[in-house]
Amino acid sequence: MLQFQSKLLAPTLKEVPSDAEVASHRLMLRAGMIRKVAAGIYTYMPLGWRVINKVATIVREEMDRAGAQEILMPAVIPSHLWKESGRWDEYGPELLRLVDRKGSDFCVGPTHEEVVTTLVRDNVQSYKSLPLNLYQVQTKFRDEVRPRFGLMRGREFIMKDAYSFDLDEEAATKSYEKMFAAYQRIFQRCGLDFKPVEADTGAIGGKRSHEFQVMAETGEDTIVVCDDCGYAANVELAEIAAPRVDDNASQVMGSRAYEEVYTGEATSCIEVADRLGVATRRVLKSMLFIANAGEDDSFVVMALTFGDEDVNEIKLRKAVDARAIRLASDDEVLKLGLTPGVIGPVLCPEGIRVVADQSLQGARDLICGANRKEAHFAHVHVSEHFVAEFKDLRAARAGDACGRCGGTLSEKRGIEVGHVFFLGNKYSKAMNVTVLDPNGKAKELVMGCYGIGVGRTAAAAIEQHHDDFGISWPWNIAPYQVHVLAIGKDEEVLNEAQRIAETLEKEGYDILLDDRGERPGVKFKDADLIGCPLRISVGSRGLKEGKVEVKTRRMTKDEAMDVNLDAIVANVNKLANTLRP
RNA sequence: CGGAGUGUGGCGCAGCUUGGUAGCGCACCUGUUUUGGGUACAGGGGGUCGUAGGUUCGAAUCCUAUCACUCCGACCA
Repeated sequence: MLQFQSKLLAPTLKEVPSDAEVASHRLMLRAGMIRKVAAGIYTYMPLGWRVINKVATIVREEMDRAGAQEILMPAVIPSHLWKESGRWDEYGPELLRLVDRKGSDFCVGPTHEEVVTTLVRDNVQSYKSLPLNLYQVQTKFRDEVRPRFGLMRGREFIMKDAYSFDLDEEAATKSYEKMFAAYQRIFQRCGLDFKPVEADTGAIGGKRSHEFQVMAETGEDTIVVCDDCGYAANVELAEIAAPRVDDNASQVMGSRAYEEVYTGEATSCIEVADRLGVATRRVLKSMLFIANAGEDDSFVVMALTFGDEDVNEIKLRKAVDARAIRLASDDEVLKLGLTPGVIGPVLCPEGIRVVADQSLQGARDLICGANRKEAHFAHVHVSEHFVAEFKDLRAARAGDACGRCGGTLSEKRGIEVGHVFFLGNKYSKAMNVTVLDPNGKAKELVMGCYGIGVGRTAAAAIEQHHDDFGISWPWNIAPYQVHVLAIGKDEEVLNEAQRIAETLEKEGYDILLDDRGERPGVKFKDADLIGCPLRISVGSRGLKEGKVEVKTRRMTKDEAMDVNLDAIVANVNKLANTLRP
């Protein structure tokens, strides 16, 4: 492919809209790759669309190689499918709902479990059709509370989603592993530094899940990695082994009785600590949660941590084995006979399950809410003045002990570009998807689902590969691999540049030829901004000696090489090989 | 949903306090100039000042409502 830049719609900008905060968003706007149409909604212009397609092509090749089949489901989905799975009511305001002229409800698909499950239910009857893996590359819509960072967190976005169907858990595990391996290859080919990490299954549900995180400072996710055993997980569920060595070691052995102290308006741990003149860590943080709210098996949980730490709701949910959990409202707290703001485990009403972070085991001389207005208890000893289960409730931090090997955890920031879920039979059960097994018995299928944010992958590549001047695309996803610049308006220069471009095109490269009537400075700046991996500058000065300048995007000006006209192809081939991942 | 803020040509902004019929830079078009890192000069096109109502002789400017967008937080595939 050879593109004349004079005909390319790629309006580059010197100035950027002030709301572009991260590199990928800023550079995509400046390089003329995307334009915003509404909050979190973008038009992909030619350069941006080429990148998206290059990523999508890699994804398709690897999905096909892993035995998946491409389909395309509708973007607009009738509500009855979502009512059948129960998610019409569960999903919340992120689901964009529409009404058609007849008054029927629809939604714009944020994910397609319902549609694909129905498809399989109606069209697959025998175990002989399994394993089955269907995928699509499609525009999705999630009405995000706060879209930001351009393609990184849009409301409308392009996603590859795949769904696997198997007869039993063992086969489904194989499908999961196949996708896991395909994902490794995909992100490798995209030239990314990434890490698969263990993750929470969230609203989608399921038993096992990994996120593929691209390492970048601007990432919205925090992950922890064990320096010793390589355990990597999202902080939201990363396991911590032993309690941190805590400052209770030097505590004074106080009296065996706790006493009530007046604390006035102070309710938060920090306020209470300030008022009493002690460290925040000496105050016990007590939070009340409702588990499985609205269900028959709902129950109340009081979660405890040191005052300078926070309860991780995902860990708490798992610790008490609940499907869902949320903070209790003030009204609910009152109904239980407690006082909002001064909740505490001492003299706590019956029927509340008290769960403490494991680091609290044996902690003494703490301050906790007295369940009475303006009062706290002091000199409270854990396990003496109240009883609690000890669980891992606190979000992992750098320096914590690894839950697998006891090594040291460190924190990193990541961009989630892919997610694989082992779903089990949640959807096949809700939507009654069965096939006949070899014995002629109906069996519920075991499912997996697998997503890749295509636009987000492109954005992540920029976060990882850019400098002050612009983007520096990884070879396989660059809009064009070689940028040929005709320096000057010389007819001869232009002709020679075009000849070189055509030659390289025949060699199979994607070429962008800057044939515009711009000054050299403009062309160099734009080339740096657009970020093609290889650049060939053709100017009258060099042509006099039969030479052109060849450089990679990552070389400095001084490292650029003068290359004889007849050696260009060989040189480009050689450099290309060093640039491929 | 809570807090803060902003809407003026494609982009970045000034003008608003103290009402008088809209301006600058970038980009775009024309010409001259320049030609290896965003050249210089001259000329030009483009804006119902988010929208609706109100006050006023007169509103970008003051008032009310409304919409949109952004930031911080809460929330979250």
